[in-house]
Parts: sequence; structure tokens; C-alpha cells
Amino acid sequence: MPRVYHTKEEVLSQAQIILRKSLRDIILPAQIIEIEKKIGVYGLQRKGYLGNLVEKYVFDLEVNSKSEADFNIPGLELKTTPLKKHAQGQYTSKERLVFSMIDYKKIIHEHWETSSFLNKNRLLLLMFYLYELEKTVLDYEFKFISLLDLLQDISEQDILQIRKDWEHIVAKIKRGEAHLLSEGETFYLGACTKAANSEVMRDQPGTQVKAKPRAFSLKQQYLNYLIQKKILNKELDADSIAKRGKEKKTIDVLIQERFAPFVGRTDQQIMSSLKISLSKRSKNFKRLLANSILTGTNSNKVEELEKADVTLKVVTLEHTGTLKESLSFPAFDYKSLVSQVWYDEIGERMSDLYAQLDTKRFLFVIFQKIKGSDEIVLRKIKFWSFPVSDLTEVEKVFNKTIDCIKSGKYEDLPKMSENSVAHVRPHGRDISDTITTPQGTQEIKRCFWLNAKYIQKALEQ
DNA sequence: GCATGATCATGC
DNA sequence: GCATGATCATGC
Repeated sequence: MPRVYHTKEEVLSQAQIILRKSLRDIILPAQIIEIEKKIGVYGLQRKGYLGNLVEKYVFDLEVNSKSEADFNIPGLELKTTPLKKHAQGQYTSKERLVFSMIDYKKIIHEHWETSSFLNKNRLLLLMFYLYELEKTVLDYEFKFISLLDLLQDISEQDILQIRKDWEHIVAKIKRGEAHLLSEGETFYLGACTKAANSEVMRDQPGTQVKAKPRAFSLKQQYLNYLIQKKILNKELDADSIAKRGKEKKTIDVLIQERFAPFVGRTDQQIMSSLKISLSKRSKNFKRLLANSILTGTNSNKVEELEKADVTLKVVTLEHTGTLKESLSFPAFDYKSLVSQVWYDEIGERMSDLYAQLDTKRFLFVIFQKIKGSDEIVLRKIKFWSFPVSDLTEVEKVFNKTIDCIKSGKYEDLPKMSENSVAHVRPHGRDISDTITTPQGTQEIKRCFWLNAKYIQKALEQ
């Protein structure tokens, strides 16, 4: 008979039996053999299998494949989720935390307080295990186990943001724009792509256009924040824009308000009203200026931006309004790149570049040069995420890049003149900064860039 | 003026 | 020591 749980405390206490242990440590030899047989059939990577095993062997529950609640306790959801270990020994989440699929047709009739998302996931039993490539589900060690109440254990500020994220996603679906959703347009709660079992593309309300299946997710960076702050009780070394969470505002409102008094002012005026003095010769001068406006310190780490995985980009327009410089991404590894596929339509595999464009959010701080002066003016700030409608253009660049690398034609890599959105260009320290190619030769480090003209247009909108 | 190649400066 | 964000330099 499967076990029945009556309280969340009972569930949490049962979960602890596997803390700092692996499945192999807590089950019988006969069960180990049975699981090893299945691993042979399913392979090591079968997602969700570990979750099923935990339900069965840690909690003694009957495992069903339906999306029914794990326990009989309303809102309590079990999540087994992987960690990765960094060189300095600290743990971060390996992935975002994915919830159940968004039902495009039903959700447009929901409200946050009574939403199916909150109903199902308000209480999260988070079981973090250390993912290691060479191990199977039997040997992953469970590192942290925590019960998180989404409405009580996180700051009001964060709850508000999650609610606004949810409302943003629902509003977009209501407008018949589910196909235009991307994970990058919200802060903590995202709508991430998710493999569908039966249908690849889904119907959505109000339009004939089909949309990719998506699920709610807590973004990876926000999950990292929860691990550090709520599970390990560590103080963050980042500076908060809303000091100590007293201001109950969403991130974009908060940031807009911080910059508003300085829009239209010169760098000199900004420095004197902030009572700071920064060297203009310093290459990150404008970056420091932006940080000072945001947090009052020159710290590069801004809590709200880190939690929401927002990349701050400082750009400087010419006095005429043109943007000269393109936007770089981290340098790529030729060998790793050729093993990637752009996006496999069921969301099982995607390239680093696709992931960057679909999940990242940018905050542009836009300065402009003044004619005949060495002063600059803060023009505006703008949140931006990459429009899904332009992904196909980048896909062309991506595929051509892979073709060129595979055939060793490094001089034919996609140029800015070939594509309106993106190109490939060097991105190393100098010409001696090289990396090994699939051919075994050394080649200068390069990366994908978003074209300056393209970014300029995006900023004007 | 723009595309492309190359490098700087900082901070982790 | 290196990755990264940002910018510089050159040549057409």
C-alpha cells in the first residue's frame, strides 16, 4: 500500500532520509538490479526518471504518469532538480526549474490568486542533487532539501515580480501572441519551451497561428539566488537597488525610477549630483556611472539584475544617433559549436546561442555623444529581449557558421554584410589568442555579434 | 561612413 | 590568467 501523508512537515521529514545520500544508499540490492536494467533500456539521460524513483523509493508513493499531485496535500509539489559544482566548490543550479505545461486556452480565464500555477506549485519540496556526467540516477548525491512556500518564504518584492511575470505571460497569450513568447521577456518566472509528447505545436486562443508548447519555469539565475539566500542562508555580495526589499516595486519600475532623474543630463552633471568622480579615461567609465546611478556604489553586482539574469549593456550613440559598435557574445569554442543543433523543435536540444537569445534579457543604458564636446548625455534606458520573429535570421548565420567550421573555411564565416541581424567576428585579446578547431589547428577566438544597425533599430522602437 | 579585423581594460 | 564588455584601427 502506498503511504499517505497528512502534513508538509511529514513529507519534509521523509525527504531527509536521502539527504547527503544517493538512491543506491537507501534501497535494496534487488531494487538496484531492477533499476540498473531499466537504465540500460532508457539510457542515462531520461529526464524525469529520477523524480519517479524518488517518489517510489523515498516517499513510497504510487508513481503515475499523469500530472496529478504528488501528495494529497494541496499545492505541494515535489521537484528533484540538478546542481552543478564549480571550481571554488560552490553549487549552482544546472537548469531552470520547470513546472507543468501552460494550457493556452485555459489560462486566459485565470487570475493569479486562484491560478492553476499557484494551486499546484505554491509549496515546493525542492530536492537538489549533484549532477555528474559519469554517474547514473542511482548515484547522484542529494545535497539540499528544502520546503519553499512561494507566498511566504520569499520577499514581497520578489512575489510581486513573479506575479507580474505571470500576468505578462497571460496577457500575451490573451492577445493571441503565444507564438511570440520568449523566456527572456520576464524576470523571475519564465515561459520556457518544453517538449510535447504528442503534438509539437499547439493551438492558442484568438488566432490560427500555432505556438510552441511552453511551461512556466523559475529561471536558473533566480533559482541560484534561492539556493544561496534561502537554502544556504548566505548574504549576497551584490548591491540591491531596492535596499533591503523595502520598496515593493517591480524591477523595471525600480530601474526606470533610478535612471529618470539623470536622463538628459551629461556625464559631468550626473557625477556632480551623485557627488562622485570617475576617471573618464577608464574604459568602463560609463559602466561605473550606470552602476552608481543604480545602487549608489560602483559595484558591478546588482542584486536585481543578477537574480533576473538581466545583462546590462552600455552603448554610446554618435551625436547623429547612429550606433557604431555591434554587440558581442562570449567567444565560442569551435569544437563544442559544431556538436550543437540550433533548436530541435521539441526543445530537447538547443544551441548556446539560441538559449542566450530566447532566455536573456538586456538592459540598455544609452548615452549619446555631443557634437564638438567630449561630454556625453544619458539619453534613455531600455529593456529589450530578442524578438522571436528574428530567430530564423540568426539561425541562418548559426548554420552557416557550423558549415564553415566543419569544412575548415574560417575565412568564409558569416559577415555583417550578409545578414541583417547577426554576424561572426573575432573576439579574443589579440591575434595570438587562439583556440583549437575540429581540424586540430589553432584559430583566433571568435563570437557571434548582433549587428550595430540592428541594435540601433531595436533601441529606437 | 561603414565593414571588418583587432585589441584594450577590468574584474573575477 | 583569462573571459568579457567595450572600443579602437584600418582600409575600402
